[in-house]
Amino acid sequence: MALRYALLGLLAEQPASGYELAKAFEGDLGRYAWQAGHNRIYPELARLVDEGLVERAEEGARGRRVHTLTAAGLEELRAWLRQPWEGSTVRNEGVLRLFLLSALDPGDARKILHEVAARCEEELAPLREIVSGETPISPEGRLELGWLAAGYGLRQYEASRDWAVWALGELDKVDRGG
Amino acid sequence: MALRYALLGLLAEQPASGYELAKAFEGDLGRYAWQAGHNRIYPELARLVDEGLVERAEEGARGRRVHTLTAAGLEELRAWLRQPWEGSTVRNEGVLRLFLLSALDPGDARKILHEVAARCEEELAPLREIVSGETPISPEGRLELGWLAAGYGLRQYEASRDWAVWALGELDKVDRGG
DNA sequence: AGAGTCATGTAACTCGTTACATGATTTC
DNA sequence: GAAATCATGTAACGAGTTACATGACTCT
Repeated sequence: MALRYALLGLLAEQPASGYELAKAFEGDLGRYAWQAGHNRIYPELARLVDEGLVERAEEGARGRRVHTLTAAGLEELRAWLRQPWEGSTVRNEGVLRLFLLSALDPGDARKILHEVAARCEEELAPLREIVSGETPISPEGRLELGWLAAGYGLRQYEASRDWAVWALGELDKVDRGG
Repeated sequence: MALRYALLGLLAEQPASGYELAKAFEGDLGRYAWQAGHNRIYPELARLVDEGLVERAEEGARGRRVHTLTAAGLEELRAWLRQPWEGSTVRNEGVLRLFLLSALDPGDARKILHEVAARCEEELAPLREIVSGETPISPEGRLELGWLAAGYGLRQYEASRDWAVWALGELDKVDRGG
């Protein structure tokens, strides 16, 4: 179901072709929230068109077909967003790896935690730059998805870095204790 | 592939039945990292046994079968953890919703952001309690998965709460601007 | 002319969820 | 004796990935 709403949400920002939607998932959206390839997007778009949530323009150059959100589509998206959201599933292989790290011997675990902290620090710089700039407001007076995502990513990476540093400290306690 | 390593990781902590592994996914592991039901776990366990990564004891009370990690299984898990991890996919419906929030009108968006901040705050209290207690070290001198997860969750919820508060501030800017 | 990118699609497969199905032990 | 929990499995379906396949336009 999530892909469906991700597509509606992207089209709420601006009309787009399937190809462009696939590109959007390669950015911040795919990084923190949801991913999908073109092969999954095209069939789902067709379904949304069938249901009248999305309108498909005629083929343009190179067979490009621009999709636009309909009023019904916007309402469907909004109804989903307003609905209370409990029990949503999380799948994050990176976090899984972090949790299982103590299966390594302390030396290896320590090395990886240092790498994690360093990588987070690298990711932070460009995000800081984006977020410290001016707030981008769309013509319709809405915040851009990419801006919201950058703000989220910034705090997310800071949290992960802090966790790695904390975990290193806890590992030291284990060493002193044993 | 991730489920495979999640199971190996759980069994690295302690031997368990399929039922117990399924329970483990209902805790912090399933909350932040990966989820699976018993129906997916049993077939995967059978495969791990076939490959010699896990050993299965005879049936005990109520048909319970305890699974233990073999030396080969531990090595498989460690090899995966040591390997550089790029491009791991993230799927988080909650974060997706946050990003799409600007499709709502500002009043609704603001209401939901307040709810998000409040819920994060609720989740923080019990995590703070866990993390501020003593560091639990297993007999083999390893940190407990639940402890690592609690520390991660703590920083995660703080980050999400801070993001929601920031997003509220940005929404105010939009209002003043338009 | 050839490489790269834009652009759309299908087929086979893997992974995960919901629903179905069964039986043993414990607790009240 | 009934209800709850422990414990294991299968079947059908839905969601997502990899690989396959094609063609138009642009830039050098």
